[in-house]
Amino acid sequence: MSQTVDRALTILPLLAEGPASLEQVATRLDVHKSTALRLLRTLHEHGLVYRQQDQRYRLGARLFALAQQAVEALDIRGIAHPHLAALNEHTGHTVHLAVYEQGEVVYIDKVDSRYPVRMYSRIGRPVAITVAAVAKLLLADLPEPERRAVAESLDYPRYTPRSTPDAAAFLAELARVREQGWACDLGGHEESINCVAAPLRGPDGRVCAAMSLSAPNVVVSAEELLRLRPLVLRTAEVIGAELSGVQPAPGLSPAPGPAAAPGPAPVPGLAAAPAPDLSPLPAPASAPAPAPAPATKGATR
Amino acid sequence: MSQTVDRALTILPLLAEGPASLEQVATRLDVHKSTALRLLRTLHEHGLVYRQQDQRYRLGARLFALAQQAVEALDIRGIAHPHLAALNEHTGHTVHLAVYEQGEVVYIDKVDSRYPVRMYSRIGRPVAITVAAVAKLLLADLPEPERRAVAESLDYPRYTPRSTPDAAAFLAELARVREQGWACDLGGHEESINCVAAPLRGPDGRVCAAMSLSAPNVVVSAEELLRLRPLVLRTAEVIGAELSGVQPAPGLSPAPGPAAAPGPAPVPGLAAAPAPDLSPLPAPASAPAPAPAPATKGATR
DNA sequence: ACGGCCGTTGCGGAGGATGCAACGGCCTGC
DNA sequence: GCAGGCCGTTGCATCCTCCGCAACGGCCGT
Repeated sequence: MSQTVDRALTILPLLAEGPASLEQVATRLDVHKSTALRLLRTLHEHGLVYRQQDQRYRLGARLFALAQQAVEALDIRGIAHPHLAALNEHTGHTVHLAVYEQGEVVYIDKVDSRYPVRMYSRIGRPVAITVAAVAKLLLADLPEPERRAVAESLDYPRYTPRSTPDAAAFLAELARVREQGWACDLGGHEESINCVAAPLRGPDGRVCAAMSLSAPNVVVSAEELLRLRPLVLRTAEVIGAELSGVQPAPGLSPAPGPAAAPGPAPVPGLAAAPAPDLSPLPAPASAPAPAPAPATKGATR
Repeated sequence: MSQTVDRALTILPLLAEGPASLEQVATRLDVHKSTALRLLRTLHEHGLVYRQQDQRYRLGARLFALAQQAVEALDIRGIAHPHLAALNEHTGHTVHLAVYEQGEVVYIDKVDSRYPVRMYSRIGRPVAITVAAVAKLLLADLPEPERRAVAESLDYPRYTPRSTPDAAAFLAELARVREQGWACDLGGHEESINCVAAPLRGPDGRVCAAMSLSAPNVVVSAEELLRLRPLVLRTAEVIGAELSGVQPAPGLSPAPGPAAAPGPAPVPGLAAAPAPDLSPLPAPASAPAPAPAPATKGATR
């Protein structure tokens, strides 16, 4: 749209490959040296570009600072919430959002089931870390030594007969979770409650949060709940993409409906989950919904 | 220099503070809405800016990708070498550069002493990880669980009576090193050889390499060598700044000699060490050096 | 010492960016 | 339910600013 800016920005990926001289830049941009110089100067003034003593240019510190500041300013909850609400809207079940912090897993958001079922979770409170599906996902993404250290330092309360018994079992479970890219808890915390969870990956590809869908046996069987897995995974993927700041459609998005995304959106940068089939599935309550993905509607802000 | 680009780039730090609408951007840039729109569009096309469904703008994924690619393309050795050579030039002693990789610490550069002294190190070869000063620095920066895992998996050969005896002692030493921001090895590997080391921090603030100055007792005493610590720390800082792409002096740097750095270069971006005095110090062996207290300590990330 | 290379500067011209005004969708409030 | 306002978007004419050229100057290699 703007030629000058366009050229200037083209320089960045070029320099990301490695240091380059003025002339190299000018050549690859196909502009005059003086033009390239002016652009580089401007980038330099903004600290996006650094000049080595051999006069060649590299990307500058400001770029890192910006990237860092951007992730810190990321409001996971704010971005995720509409999607969580939509998922709750479609399925009717309880939706949780949790993050890992300092050895604990904490709920940071929750959309209550539309069924009259109490669940012992509260925003801001620690999760039953040894059994909760979200906890498994968050811990599974930690570097191996830390994962083991945490696993070994935990208590393993037997909430139910199906609770994780000890560190060894937990680590084995984490390995499987890491492998398959999702997690579940079938009556491990409260006898009659099951849940499926999916990871939210941030701009750096690491798991920065996890979300889950929970329901008691009396409403849906474990099998039925697990059938919703594709939906949960898909929602997590969409949120992750939005967190990273990736456009749903490269060209332009005339459609205001954001999550009604085009079927095959591979999420370029990150390692995407195996993208399982997503059959519409009747949905426990309401909305035979041919629309597989949760369509956000009620605008935010 | 270039008004258009200048305006466009001004948008980035603005958005780093948090999402902003078109009008907000236009207002803060003091330009017409349409102008801001064009700029944002261009940034958007390059992926530096992302558009949320509420139409507000955020920094985009491409920014992270660029930063990441840039650090991967970083040639630590190439950048550090001139500084290492300068340090060697000033002191006459052997200078080493090492990195941590996959449980090992490896030398990636070396500038030999101008004295006829052999040292059992070679570029590309693993370092005596339990005693070498550079190894201590590199391991000290690992996350706690990994640090412990590595420490416990090591052998602790008794090269000399002063070698680190076991994991417990090593971890204690690492904690101290982490705290003080530098490390030394006094005859822990070879009876008569001492060395002082300082960490090189990359754009992300983590220790990405470590450098050391080594000399045998026959040339300088341990005490004399330690007196050179400020110089080593300073050099490491300068290299770190250059790795991050920060300008030494905003105006311009007339001095070609890199390590003969300008006195007050605060190193804006990163948490800088308290900047100990650096008397030019005459030559290889010492300087009466009023060299005061244990200068550095904080230097936390 | 000289030639070539590369970054830098000043200048005129033209292409492109700017701001204006008008359109259109969306939400609010009456 | 309708009108009003808000905000993003578009087309266009004007003027600014960015572009390419050519010449300068420092540096290095021969």
